[in-house]
Amino acid sequence: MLEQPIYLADMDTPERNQIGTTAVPKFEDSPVFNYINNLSPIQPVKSIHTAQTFNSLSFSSLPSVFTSPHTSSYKESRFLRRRCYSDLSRPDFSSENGNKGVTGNVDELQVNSSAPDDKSESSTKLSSEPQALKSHSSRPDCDRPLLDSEDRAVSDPCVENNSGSGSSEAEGNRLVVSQTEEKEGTSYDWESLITEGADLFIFSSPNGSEAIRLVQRPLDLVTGFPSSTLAQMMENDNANLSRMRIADPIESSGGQHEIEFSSSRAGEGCELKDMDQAIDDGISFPTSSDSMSREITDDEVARYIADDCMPVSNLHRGMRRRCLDFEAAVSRRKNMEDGSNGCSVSTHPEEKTTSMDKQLVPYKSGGVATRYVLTGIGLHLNALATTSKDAKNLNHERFSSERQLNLPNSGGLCHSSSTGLDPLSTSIVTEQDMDPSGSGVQSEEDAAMASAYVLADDFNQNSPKKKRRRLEHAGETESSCKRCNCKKSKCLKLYCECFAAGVYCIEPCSCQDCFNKPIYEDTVLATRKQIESRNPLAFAPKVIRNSDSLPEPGDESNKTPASARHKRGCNCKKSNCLKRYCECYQGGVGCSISCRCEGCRNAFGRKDGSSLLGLETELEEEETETNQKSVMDKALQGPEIQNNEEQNPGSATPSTPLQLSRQLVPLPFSAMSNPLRSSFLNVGSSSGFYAGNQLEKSNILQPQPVKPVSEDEIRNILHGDCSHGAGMKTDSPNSKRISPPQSEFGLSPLPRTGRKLILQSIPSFPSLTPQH
DNA sequence: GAGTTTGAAACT
DNA sequence: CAGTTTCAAACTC
Repeated sequence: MLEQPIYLADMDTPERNQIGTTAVPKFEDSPVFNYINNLSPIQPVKSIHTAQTFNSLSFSSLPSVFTSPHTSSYKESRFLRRRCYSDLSRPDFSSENGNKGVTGNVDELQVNSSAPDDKSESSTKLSSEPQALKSHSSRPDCDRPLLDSEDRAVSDPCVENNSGSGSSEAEGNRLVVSQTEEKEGTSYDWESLITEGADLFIFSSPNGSEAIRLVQRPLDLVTGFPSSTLAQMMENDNANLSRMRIADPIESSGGQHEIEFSSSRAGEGCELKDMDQAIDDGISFPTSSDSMSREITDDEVARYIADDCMPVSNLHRGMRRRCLDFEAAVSRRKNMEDGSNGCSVSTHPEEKTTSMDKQLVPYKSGGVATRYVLTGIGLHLNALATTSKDAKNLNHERFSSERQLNLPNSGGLCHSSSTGLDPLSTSIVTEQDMDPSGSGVQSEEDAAMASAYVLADDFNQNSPKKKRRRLEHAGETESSCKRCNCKKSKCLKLYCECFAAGVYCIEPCSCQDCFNKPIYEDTVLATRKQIESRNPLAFAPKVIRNSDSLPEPGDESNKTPASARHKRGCNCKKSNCLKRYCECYQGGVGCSISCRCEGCRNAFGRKDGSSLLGLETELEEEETETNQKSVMDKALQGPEIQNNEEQNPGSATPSTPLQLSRQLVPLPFSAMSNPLRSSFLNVGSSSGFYAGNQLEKSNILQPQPVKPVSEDEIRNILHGDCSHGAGMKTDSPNSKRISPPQSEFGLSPLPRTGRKLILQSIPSFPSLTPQH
């Protein structure tokens, strides 16, 4: 994967041209289209007259699909940073409409979920003229200078789709859809799409389950690069279009969502250049009139992209951007070194600095992303960590965040998570919701991203404390969007949460003399490398899901549902592992024998092996006493366990966030191959708890008796879920903590094949060094 | 918001 | 490897 050529700067390959120039059959007429229609109950997208209600708020299940890291990665990957930058430059951007016409050359994601009335607006905007776009965004995040026109052109992550109310969105969507379809009809070359591995899905599922299933494939692109399709994509370097259209009845109005992925190539930054080409290729932009497509100017396109391309999670953009940076840098270097790829991005001198964002995009973007991910261990691992921590969150948060994006108040990506992440406010997560992501092939990167996204929400926060608070509420994840307050470390030490999490500091950070910025990429990488050399696992997730792991000798706590354990264990002396000073506690995991804590009373599991079960009462008491005030808030984020316990007093096993998720979400993930997967369900982070809370709220709170999960069940689930985490059992470099290697699959009754593959594919802890 | 506490990270 | 220092988050007031 690493070796795969990445982003070819030059978008204009013959193949690509072919796509654009070649057949432009009406897809409705195309055999493929017909075939597809025949295959499923899915309604032809064309219908479009259906009221589109891609109301983010109301929309629970579907969003997941869009928001799924995969998809998002696809689209977002490209734009993450740029948008951010562009934001400043382009205040006018109005993201309000959900029209997500995307059009870059590269990965396009077109999601037409827009605000109803916006449709006209958006369409007119795009097509006709850069009218004053309303910029919602003033995102803190966007402090970075515009690097290049491209960046500028690209939408700003900060910008939020304010799609505002669903009603308006619906219309907008409709409109967009119809428009796009029309265009598509004329512009798409289906054959090429298919042959090239483009995935076209048109489906309507009443419950969204189908959607998930279908979506899976596109998702596969993200994770399953191995797929021939992907391979072809890479080979051809052509614009690959993966289009998903979802007519989801779930939406009250049967909103249709269309997602188009056109990953012509990773060539980042190329999108604008090739905009025309993209259009030729059939990329549809929502325009007031069909004919407009051709006339769209780059600027318009860019704007359009900025506005809509990331319908899913604008919030996430920031995070992704940050998270990807390290890897991106590495990858970039790698590319430069390789030269084989001829990655334009890297080749351009000026891009070096500016390109960060560009490259970032690819990372995330769909399948391509994977390659990069490997380059940087830090992020990758962090991703795992986050995922593990946020495991549950990812899905939930994703949704929530996405939804939030649409919220009127949302200032765009940057808006605070507090509002957005509020579990209560977030939509209820259902299995279905989970499915998409879960079934999906979420890659670790995605997960990481997702987690990162979550934090992105918090970017708005201005004061550190506030931020912190928000994080708490939002379910701060270790690796996810961190905001640091470093004063002396220059954010180049592990003291810095951002740095430790593998993300660049951003505006919301209150750090001083920060070097953890893209402009100091070299420094950051060097430092990182140095730290890794000292401790290869320094950037590994602190909390590792050990679900698969055999209980460490004497460590009964492992039997708890939350088998995740802190990588090295804590060393608490005074906090009794009852406060967030304790990394174990903070991570939502019990202490293990590897901990050197004193007087451990970790609510998630004591070092001595006491299970939560026995401790419940005690813990509750303690918790209530000590943390009474903050418990509620915290509960949202991390210690959801409390809730669980309370909620499920009868449950045989102390319920941990993970457990909850399991119970609630039967791991639809078919493709466990993803390392992330494990992380998804990982309990590790407080953020995870947050998610868990959501789950709880959504499901648990309801008077449904919680069925105790048997250990076996848990194991099964864990295995499935956490496949990786187990694999990831990272032993501390210092050997302070060592997990039995055998545990990896041993316990798993139903080992998922995917896991092994993943494990193999992903070096345990690849070093950051661009050796590849 | 300022100050204190805490424990990880870094250093010796 | 242990002890100490530095650091920034977590916490308290």
